[in-house]
Amino acid sequence: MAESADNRPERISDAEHEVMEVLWSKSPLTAAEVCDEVCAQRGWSLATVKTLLGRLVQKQAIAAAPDGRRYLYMPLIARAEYVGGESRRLVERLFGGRAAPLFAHLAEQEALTEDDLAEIEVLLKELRQ
Amino acid sequence: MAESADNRPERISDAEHEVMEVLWSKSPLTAAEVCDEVCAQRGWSLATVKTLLGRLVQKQAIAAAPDGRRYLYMPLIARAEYVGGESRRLVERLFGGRAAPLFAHLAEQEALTEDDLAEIEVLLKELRQ
DNA sequence: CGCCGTTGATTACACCTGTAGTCACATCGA
DNA sequence: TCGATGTGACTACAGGTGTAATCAACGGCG
Repeated sequence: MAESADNRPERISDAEHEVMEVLWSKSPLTAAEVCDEVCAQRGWSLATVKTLLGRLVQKQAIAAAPDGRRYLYMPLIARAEYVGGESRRLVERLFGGRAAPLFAHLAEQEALTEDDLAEIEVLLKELRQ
Repeated sequence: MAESADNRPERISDAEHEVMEVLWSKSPLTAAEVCDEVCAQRGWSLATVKTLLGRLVQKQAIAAAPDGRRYLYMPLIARAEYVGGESRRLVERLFGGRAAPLFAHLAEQEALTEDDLAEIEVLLKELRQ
């Protein structure tokens, strides 16, 4: 049937992403448990979290497993996948797909700590070895 | 004077960003000239470009200087500023503000070309010297 | 057995975005 | 002078997003 690969997962909004982070850090969780994690910080109500969970289910970013009369939610896409996609999108949009200029930019903005530099140096060595 | 610093420039959408790129690459331009640059590629009509220009003016991302009976548009925010903001936002959202993990990610995704690596190596040396 | 709270579903609603049509007006060319 | 044309302003409208209220049903406590 027509279910041909929907390879590219649907776009996840900012607020939805917040919910994803919770589920990535721990899952499965109920709506109430997710709310425990974010409602205070973001000043959201439980209703808001439910809406976001519903939308994420629609977008097939998370799964809702029935557990008694409620659902347990858990991520369907890996964090690495999402993060990779977002990073690539940014590099694409702003730096013509080249990562070096991004790096240069972060460097200029002093967004790179000593630790970052050290870590990157190590990574570089590994990659060039 | 209530005009207390609106430090953070208003959010620029994807379509709007496209227009910004044109103006960053050359300005000032009229609406029609901007359209010449993007309408074909994006399949936009002139009307669309005008709307986007209007919204960008509202957001104070560009200025509209009267020139006879039309306007000449030019960026008010520097590309570097925008790019820096977006980059920082991403690093913030996805990597807890640390740039190294982003770099690691790009590396893993093989989003880094040999050239990128070489360039970054040079940048690194400069920063550590 | 009946009520209350919990839970997902449905609905709401304002604002943003993408995309464009329409309109009134100023001009330039004939 | 008069009409074609270029121009910005205003309007439009569907779909996404942020934020939430309301509703109906189920299940446990008294």
